[in-house]
Amino acid sequence: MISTKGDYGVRALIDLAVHAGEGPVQRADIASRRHISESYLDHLLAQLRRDGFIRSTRGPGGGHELAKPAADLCLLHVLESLEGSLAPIGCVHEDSADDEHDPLCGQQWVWRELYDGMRERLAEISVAELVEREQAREQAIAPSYSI
Amino acid sequence: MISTKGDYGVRALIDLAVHAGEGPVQRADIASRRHISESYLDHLLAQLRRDGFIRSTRGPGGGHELAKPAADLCLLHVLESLEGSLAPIGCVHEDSADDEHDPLCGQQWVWRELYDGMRERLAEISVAELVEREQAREQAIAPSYSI
DNA sequence: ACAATGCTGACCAAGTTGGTCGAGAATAAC
DNA sequence: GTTATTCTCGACCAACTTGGTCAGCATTGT
Ligand code: FES
Ligand code: FES
Repeated sequence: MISTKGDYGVRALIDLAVHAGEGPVQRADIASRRHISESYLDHLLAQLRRDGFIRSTRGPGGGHELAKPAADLCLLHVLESLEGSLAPIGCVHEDSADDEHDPLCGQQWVWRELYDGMRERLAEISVAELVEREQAREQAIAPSYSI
Repeated sequence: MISTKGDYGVRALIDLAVHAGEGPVQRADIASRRHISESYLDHLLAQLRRDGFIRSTRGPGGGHELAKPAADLCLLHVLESLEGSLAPIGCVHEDSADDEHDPLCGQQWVWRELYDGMRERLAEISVAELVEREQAREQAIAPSYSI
């Protein structure tokens, strides 16, 4: 359901969010920090740029930056950009919202219900929240600096 | 996430549940009623039999039957039998339940949360409920018999 | 001019999906 | 015990997806 496209793409956005305000971040840095193949990451960044999540600049000192505050990037839009539809099964899409009951299959309502719930939850989670949790976890693991 | 294996397999179980108590149901009947390739259905029934959801008998008059009441067949077990793990992403499995925080990726908690929720919901839905809903829908569509 | 950096599309190996096919095994009916 | 019926099992297949790699081009700072 979620391939490395979505996973790596979100990792990249987290990285950009962490280093926001420090000027453009280069793909090589993202790739090495987040353990992603550099040339594969290219394609993911291209997709994120096409959909307006990041801004890129070429030439020396170039790189990538978030186009919006991390708090305004919700996981739902990001993942749908990277993965296409997140539908758990082919016959369910987000625009088949209402009571359009397909008479073919008696289990469609299950997937529609689960899909709607998932999309709702993903829309609530922002990249900023992911960064917060990551940093909170890092502090919990290594509090040795405060000795 | 859910391929035709799971979809067709559940359709077949619904069919068996509808015709429960009428003796063994032949795969050709299931296939034609539920629009499934007959020889493909073979493999799905084999898997369902291996995991004890159905019972099969050979020879003339043979066929397949539910091994348990439809109310005791929950969608979670059936789908995990047919599809393998339903995890939305590779690094999340059902037995990584507790606080085993993988330090690699800052979004694992999202998938863990969604996955747990999904499994909980699927465990609540039985094949019997699918049959009920299907029949309720059929009556809603064609109430013309009561004229 | 040149070096650094991003952009793009072609290409590729491995795995998954959604089947098909054919040989065989069990069993009921005759 | 022969035959027709039905399930069983494994091999095989074409198309597609995944997770990349690579070469070449475009842009820009120095
Ligand atoms: S065809 Fe969509 S749920 Fe079965
Ligand atoms: S590696 Fe599992 S969520 Fe990123």
